[in-house]
Amino acid sequence: MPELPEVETIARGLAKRVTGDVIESVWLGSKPEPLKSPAAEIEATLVSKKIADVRRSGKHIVVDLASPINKPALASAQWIVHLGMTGRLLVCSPDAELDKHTHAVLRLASGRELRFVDPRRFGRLAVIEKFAPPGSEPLSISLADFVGLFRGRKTPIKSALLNQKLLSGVGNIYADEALYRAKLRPRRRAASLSAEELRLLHKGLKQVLQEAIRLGGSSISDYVDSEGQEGFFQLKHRVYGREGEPCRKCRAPIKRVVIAGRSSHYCPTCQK
DNA sequence: ACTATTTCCTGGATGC
DNA sequence: TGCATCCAGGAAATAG
Repeated sequence: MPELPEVETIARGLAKRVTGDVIESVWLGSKPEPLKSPAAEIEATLVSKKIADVRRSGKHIVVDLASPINKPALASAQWIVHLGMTGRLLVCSPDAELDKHTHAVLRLASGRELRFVDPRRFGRLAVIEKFAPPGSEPLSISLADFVGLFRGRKTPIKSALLNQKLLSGVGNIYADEALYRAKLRPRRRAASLSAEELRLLHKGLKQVLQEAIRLGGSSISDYVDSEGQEGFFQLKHRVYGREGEPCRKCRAPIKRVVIAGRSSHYCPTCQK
């Protein structure tokens, strides 16, 4: 399940491999298509464009497109990919067997293909002039702005962390892991957190995201990066997916509760 | 304006 | 072995 660290890892890998390549042709799968923009618009926007850069914004992959010199563009264009739960962007040989759940294939001038595969089809593709994430970047938000996000919110802090309009990029794993580091229970009301608790959460969230990026993300079910490599951060999880297992600090069994339909894991003694 | 709940989707795990 | 059921969750849609 790609969240910020996994998307960051994928975007960095893709940037290394396809920057400078040119999209020669685009194939988009049959309906129901996982698209936010019409298929014809995606195809028209991508074809014959050069990949200027690949980067991450929230949980979105942003592919910056540049026009060929003989066809200067009127406006900038970006290809936006959201991987949903199970989406993958793979660079592969045209000879490689086509996965059953392939929804898009971009033929590159280098002879390789860029494929979008997504069994569960929660992923989305779009083209846009200039992408703007719905919320703030967790890695760069200031403490003051972070505090401001939660002011007056009665929702559980776990739900607030998952709200992409507040913070873009935090998903279920890193919300739980950040709350553990801040020693806060997931059901705490966002507005009830003290200045000191918010400071610890701001710090814990940045730390856990940065450490996860260093380890290439968390591979839980089927996440792999652009080269098919698994991440290693799942080995460092302190609460996520560890229901009943001992807390790494106090040995108390980790609890799991459901908040807003999402599994939430916490240590009943370390987190208040 | 918020908040909570439901829905989408399929592979893998579980149970009888 | 086979078949039904449940579960995972990001985000949009819907309801309150």
